[in-house]
Amino acid sequence: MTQYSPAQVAEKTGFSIDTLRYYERIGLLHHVTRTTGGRRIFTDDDLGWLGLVRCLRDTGMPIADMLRFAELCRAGDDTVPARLELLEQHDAAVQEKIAHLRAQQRRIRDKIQWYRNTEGCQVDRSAPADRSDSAEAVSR
Amino acid sequence: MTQYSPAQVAEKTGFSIDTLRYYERIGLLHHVTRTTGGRRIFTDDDLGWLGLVRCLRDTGMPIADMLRFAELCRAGDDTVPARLELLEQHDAAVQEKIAHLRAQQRRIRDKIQWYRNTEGCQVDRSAPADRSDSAEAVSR
DNA sequence: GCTTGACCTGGAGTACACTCCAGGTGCGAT
DNA sequence: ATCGCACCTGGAGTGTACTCCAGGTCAAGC
Repeated sequence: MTQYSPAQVAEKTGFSIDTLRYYERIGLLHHVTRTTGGRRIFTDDDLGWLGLVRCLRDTGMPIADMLRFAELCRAGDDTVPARLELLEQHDAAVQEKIAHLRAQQRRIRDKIQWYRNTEGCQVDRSAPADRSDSAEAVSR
Repeated sequence: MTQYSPAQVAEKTGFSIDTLRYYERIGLLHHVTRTTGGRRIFTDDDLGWLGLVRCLRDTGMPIADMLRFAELCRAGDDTVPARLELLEQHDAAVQEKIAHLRAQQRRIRDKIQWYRNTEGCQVDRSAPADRSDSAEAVSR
């Protein structure tokens, strides 16, 4: 079974060594084995778990929830339904987040388009009877 | 021109009154007019600007960048190209964020699927010659 | 044996974006 | 006139997730 030093794990997971230590301290990383001298040795299992942690973290799951998930995992097989529920809820949250992001992105693109138009006609002050269309407002 | 009290603006924008005051303090909200008694009066322009702020904030733009954008807006029409660039960069960042989110969501769904399978066959220990397929790892 | 660089610990510090508080004021309604 | 609520200010406090530090240890290479 392959073993990894903290530096290697940092490299592979993108978490800093300090973050790895922090995760261990708060219990997000459990019983990491050590050398006789006290140095951490990570296994492929740890890498796998950290992969999931990264995934959940990057999708906005708060650490408290990841901790809860970790505890469920440690608590044995009969927590599988609870774990599933947690993940499914999170999946739904991610789905919503993506939708919201896309909606807001549309607004940003509208704004960009609006700027492109302004730029093109260099604020045509001679336009007759300016109806002060739709909106500036948004750019003060 | 319609006017709004702090409470009304909070209601319409979803920002708390404290947040509105905070935004004014740091310069994200500029020269909000006041009554003779010192109370804030918001205009439709302010609402429009706050709409953009919400949009940028919700898509993850740090306050420092929004401040920069606000300053460009105040600096006059010749900053339009700079504003455009800022928005375009942000749009690209949002695009990337969405893509990343979708990729991670796929992994979460795989994990969910993996759990559903485990659940279904209740860890079939009698399976012949388990090749220890792909991965647990990820659930410790 | 000694150097050197990666690693260790406990605890303090940081960045970001608010959020809360105490003590005081403005103003519409009774 | 006075009540009461929304609002004001400056400043301190909060939550989240790290990140940094001092002072010490381990172990591979010369």
